[in-house]
Amino acid sequence: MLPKHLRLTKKSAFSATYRVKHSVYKGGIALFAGIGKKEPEIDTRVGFVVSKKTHKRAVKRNRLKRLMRESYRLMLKSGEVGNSQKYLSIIFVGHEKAIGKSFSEISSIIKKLLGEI
RNA sequence: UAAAGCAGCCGGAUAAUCGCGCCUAACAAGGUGAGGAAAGUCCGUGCAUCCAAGGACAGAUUGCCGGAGAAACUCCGGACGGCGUGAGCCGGUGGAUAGGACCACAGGAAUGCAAACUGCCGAUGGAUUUUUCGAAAUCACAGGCGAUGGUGCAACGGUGAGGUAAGAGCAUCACCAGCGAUACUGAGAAGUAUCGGCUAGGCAACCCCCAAUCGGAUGCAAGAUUGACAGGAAGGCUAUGAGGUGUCCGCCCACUUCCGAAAAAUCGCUAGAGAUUGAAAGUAAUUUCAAUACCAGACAGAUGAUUAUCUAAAAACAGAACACGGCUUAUGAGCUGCUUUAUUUU
RNA sequence: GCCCCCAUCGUCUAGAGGCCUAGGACAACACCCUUUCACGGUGUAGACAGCGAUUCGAAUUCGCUUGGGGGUA
Repeated sequence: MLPKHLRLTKKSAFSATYRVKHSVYKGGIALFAGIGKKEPEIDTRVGFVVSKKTHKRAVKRNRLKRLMRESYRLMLKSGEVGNSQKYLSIIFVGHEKAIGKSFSEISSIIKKLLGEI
């Protein structure tokens, strides 16, 4: 879990990010990006979504969310976050193909997504 | 030794680094942090709001007996029935003599003291033949019968003997099943014995009858408090201020109250029909008493990642959202105790 | 999270305990008709979500499971 000031916490913020319609998809994970930053010192907020339609079991959905969150956190710490810091908000959406993959696979997918956005 | 039955345990462990929710603190740290099913939502409660507030009917639920429990499509003990060689397991198990409906096809007939299939008989009455004139034989016409074969899930008790023209529970008998009455045993379900009249189909997870129980609806997104920005309504023109004016009245805005209401905030929210340990009562479910500690509480929603070691192995089903009692379903590897059956040895 | 409803051929449906080896329409396939296609005609294949219980007998009655849909902001 990331600190609260780095997370998206409002429904309006989520829908505002989706409305920009700027997205990349790879290996079962989609990455949405919101509007660009004007002042670079503002933190980029991030959200992680796995819908109930993706898989029925809560354990599998939570697992995917945790893996995505952990790999983003480690990249944020080491500074390998690609172009993501140019945006005010980003959202990772997990799909059915990504369920059951290991941490290293998820990590490499997210690294590619952050480079391409 | 093998195969079974029952009851129960466990639900990865340790260390390091990075990281998260909550609490205490106050910027340094410390404490604590998912389950045996948290699941399905199939029952039952607490809690909350609204409606009703008396009685009857209607309706719903339950359905062998006794006990436990707040209650339950709950649990425990027993009865009866079924399955199994057995240990054991399973059972929505009141009433069919209150009444109604239904029982396809087949079959004579499906509940009406019934026969138009296949049949048995020809005692009695009738016809024909023979005759030793007593009667006998044949026919299957009247009629008698419900045993045999067949149908069907099911055919109005079963088996054997007696009996008869042939037959039949047939005012006959033995045993068995079932029904009723009486007596005894038991708290009761029920069991045992004797006697009776000889027989009563199934279905109530169809309506129904009987007995017992039940205010209804909605679910914590229940509900309570605070309440920003718009906007609307009412009050008061007086004690105050501003506007226009030379002054006053009047008007209007500040003002006050109410409505409204942010994916807003706080509460509800976790100290409990609770947990652990021990003792006592009870066959048991369970109850009582004592001690100990406080043990998740989020709101885009916390337990994760990596490495090392252990184990057969980086391991099944699976993630709290107000709480509790059950039921049901899912579940890897392994362990413990008791019991049964079979085989072998002593 | 909480509360409801539904499930029958590829699709839409009929069915209320036996007449159901489940009927009909559209679609599919084959043949006929036509110079050919269409229309029309004849035929063929194709389903009770799964498991158990009640019953002589279950698509239908009763449980459990599975899948789908809806409501609640």
